[in-house]
Amino acid sequence: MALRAVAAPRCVRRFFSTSTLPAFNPPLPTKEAPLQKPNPEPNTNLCISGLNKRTTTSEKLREKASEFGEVVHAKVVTDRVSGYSRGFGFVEYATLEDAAKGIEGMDGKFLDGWVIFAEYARPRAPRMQPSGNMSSPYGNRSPSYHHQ
DNA sequence: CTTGAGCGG
Repeated sequence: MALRAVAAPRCVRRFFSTSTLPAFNPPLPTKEAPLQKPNPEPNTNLCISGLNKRTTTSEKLREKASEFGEVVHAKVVTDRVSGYSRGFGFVEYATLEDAAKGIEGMDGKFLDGWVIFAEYARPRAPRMQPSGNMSSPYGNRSPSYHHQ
């Protein structure tokens, strides 16, 4: 029970094939495949992919996500050096259940004419949580190293 | 920098 409808393992799913293949059998009808972890553990942080690379739908994403639950924070990831959107964003819900509803609600849906995918986000890369002030590059105590 | 398969400060 509690299995997702169209939730594919990880994020590798394909559109409807326009060309009808002769007969493509699945890997193996075995019970379980020792491939990779099905889905990450539940988290209030959601990763939304499938955004238009030429459009910053940060507010749309937030509006869309707020329909399923209370969105604490929503942001579209854009390249810091280039300034262009990378085509995906993050949505943080107030609670885990809202995050689940957000995934179930936005995952596989269309946004800006493109399919978007929602999944639990992993702990982002380091280099975040700046103390806001670094005067001493040498004798800096870096009190912000205590992440989470 | 007008197009994808991806995890940001």
